[in-house]
Amino acid sequence: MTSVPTPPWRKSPRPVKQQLSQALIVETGLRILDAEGLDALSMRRVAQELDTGPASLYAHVSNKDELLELIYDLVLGEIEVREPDPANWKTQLREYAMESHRVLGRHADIARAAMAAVPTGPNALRLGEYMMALLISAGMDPRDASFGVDRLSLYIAGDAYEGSQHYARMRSKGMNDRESYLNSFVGQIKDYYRSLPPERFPMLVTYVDELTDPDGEARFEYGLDLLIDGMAARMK
Amino acid sequence: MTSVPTPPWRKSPRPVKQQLSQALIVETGLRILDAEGLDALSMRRVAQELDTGPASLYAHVSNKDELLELIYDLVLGEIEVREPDPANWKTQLREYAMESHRVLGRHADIARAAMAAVPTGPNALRLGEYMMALLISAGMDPRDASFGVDRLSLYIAGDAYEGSQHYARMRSKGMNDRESYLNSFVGQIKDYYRSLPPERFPMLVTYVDELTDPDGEARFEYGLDLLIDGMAARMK
DNA sequence: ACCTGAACACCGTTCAAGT
DNA sequence: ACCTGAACACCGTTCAAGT
Repeated sequence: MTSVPTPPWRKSPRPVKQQLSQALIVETGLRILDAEGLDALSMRRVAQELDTGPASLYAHVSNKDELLELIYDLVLGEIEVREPDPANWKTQLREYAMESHRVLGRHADIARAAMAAVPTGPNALRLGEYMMALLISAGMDPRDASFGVDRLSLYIAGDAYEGSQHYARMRSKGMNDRESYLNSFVGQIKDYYRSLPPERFPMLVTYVDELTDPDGEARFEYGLDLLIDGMAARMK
Repeated sequence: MTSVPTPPWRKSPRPVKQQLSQALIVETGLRILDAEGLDALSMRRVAQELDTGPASLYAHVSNKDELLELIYDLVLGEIEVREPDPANWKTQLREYAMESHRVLGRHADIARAAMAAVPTGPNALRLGEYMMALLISAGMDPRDASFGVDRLSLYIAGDAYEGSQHYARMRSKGMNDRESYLNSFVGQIKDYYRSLPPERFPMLVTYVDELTDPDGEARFEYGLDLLIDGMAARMK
C-alpha cells in the first residue's frame, strides 16, 4: 500500500490529532515519571502532554492504578535474561537481581508500583518463568523455589523503593546532584547520632560510621547475598 | 491543686475547644489510618476530626510527611524489647522481627512510612540501639551488624508494605473479611496462571499452587530465616 | 467506539488577619 | 504563640453529550 503526502492546501484547518492508544498513554506516563517523579504523574498531566482532557484517558485505562501497573510492566521489559544455566544458578540469579535492581533504579519512582503489583503483566510473567526455570532446573524443591523467587523479588523492589524515597527527598529540596545530596544528608544523620546521649545510645554513638555507610550499592549486594546464600543452604 | 467544677451559668456560650497539640494531632492521625486507611488520612480529615481547619495543624507539624513520620514512630512505640541475651541472639532477633512485623501489621497502612523513614524518631532509635546491642554483644563484626540491621529492617517493612497493599485492594473492593478476600484473590491468580500457554510458561503452569500459596505468615518467616541464617553464617 | 467539557468531591499548603 | 477563613493550584473520576 503506497501512500502519497496530502497536499498542503488540502490540510484540515487544525493539524490532525495523534490517535490516543493505551501504548501511547503508558509511554507518556513513563516519560513523565522519569523526568518529574511520581508526584508529577497524574492523569491530568498525562492528558495535558497528549493534548487532551483527562476524561479521554479512561477509554484506554480503567484508572490510575492500572496505568501504574502498565508502566511497571513496560519497565520490566528492559530486563534482559539469558538461557538458564543450572550449573551456575547462584551467579545467574545474582546477576538477574543486579540487573533488575539497575533497571528499577533507572526509573526510580516506579518502585512503588513494583511493591504493589501482582505479577500478571507479560514481562512479569516472563521474568517469573525465567527465575523458576533457573531454580527448578538447578534441582531446587518447588516450594523453596517459589518462596525464594517471591522473597527475592520483594527484596529487590523494597530496596529500589527505599532508594526512590531518597531521590524524591532530593528533588523536593531542589537539589540535582545525587552525590552532594547524599553527602549532606548522611552528614546530618551522622551529626544527629553523634549528638545523642552516649549512656542511653552507646551503640548508635559508637558505630555511627558503620550505620550511616552511604554506599547503597554495597548494602543491596550485602542483603542479596544473605538471601542467595540462604537459598543455597536449602538446596541440597 | 484542687479544682472545683465551674457552675453551669458561668459556662462560656460555646464549649471550650480542646487545645490542639502535636500529640493530639498524631494520635488522631493514627486513629484515622487504622480505621479508614492511608487514602483517607489527609490533613483536612485530621483537622475535621479535631473540629478545626486544616491550616491550624501547621502550627504543630510542618507538613504531611512529618505527620506520617510522627505516626510511624508512635506505632514503633508498641514494639517491646527485652534485655539482649547474646547466647540466644538468633532466636531473640527472630522474635524481634516477628514482633515488629505483627505491630506493623496491626497498623497496616503505616508500612509505607516505614519504608520512607530515616530512623531518627525516639522509638526508631530505641529499637536500633537494641538490635545493635544484641548483635555486637553476640560478637558480630560492627559492619556486619549494621548492614544486617539495615537489611532486616528493610525486609520487615517491605513485607508489611506489601501486605498493606492487599489490605487496601480489599477495602477498595468493599470487602471486609480478610479470609474470603484472600481466597477469591488467590483463586483469580490461580485461574489466570492455569490459563497461560503451557509451552511458553511451563514453570508457572506447573507450579501454580506453590507460587500462589496464600500463607503470608509462612512467606514472611521463610525470608526472615534466609536472612538470619545468612547473618549467622557471617558470624564466626 | 472514542473523545470531550463540565462538574463533583476532594487534596496540601500559604497567607493575611485575628486573638 | 496559636488559630482561622479564604484562597491557590492542584487531584481522580463520572457523566451526559457529541462525533
